[in-house]
Amino acid sequence: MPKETTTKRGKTDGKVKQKRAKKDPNAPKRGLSAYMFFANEQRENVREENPGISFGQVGKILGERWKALNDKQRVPYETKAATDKKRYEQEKAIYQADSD
DNA sequence: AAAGTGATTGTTTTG
DNA sequence: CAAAACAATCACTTT
Repeated sequence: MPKETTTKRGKTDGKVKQKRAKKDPNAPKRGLSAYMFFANEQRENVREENPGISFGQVGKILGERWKALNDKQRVPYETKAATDKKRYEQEKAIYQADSD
């Protein structure tokens, strides 16, 4: 099993995986994640409820809110994430086709 | 086949 | 413009 759960995902060391260069020809960047969609809506809300806070704060608060919701509440976000994933599926397919 | 690894995604705010 | 905290992901890779 890789690292326990969250916190410093990828990377076996601790080096922040700061956007690596693409190793593939077309590099079909995967799809977005539920958090991306959730943040898209909460970002406005969080910032409004926390006027005058720093970047790290809003970021953290956003994360707390995320899980603060019930799995059912994040459903719409997961749904979008799944939909976005499909988008990637297309790229991937093309990427494979082109690669070949 | 199973396990793991890496790469990626988007937001916020500030200098 | 880029960077960190925040979370998910999950397709591809390797054994």
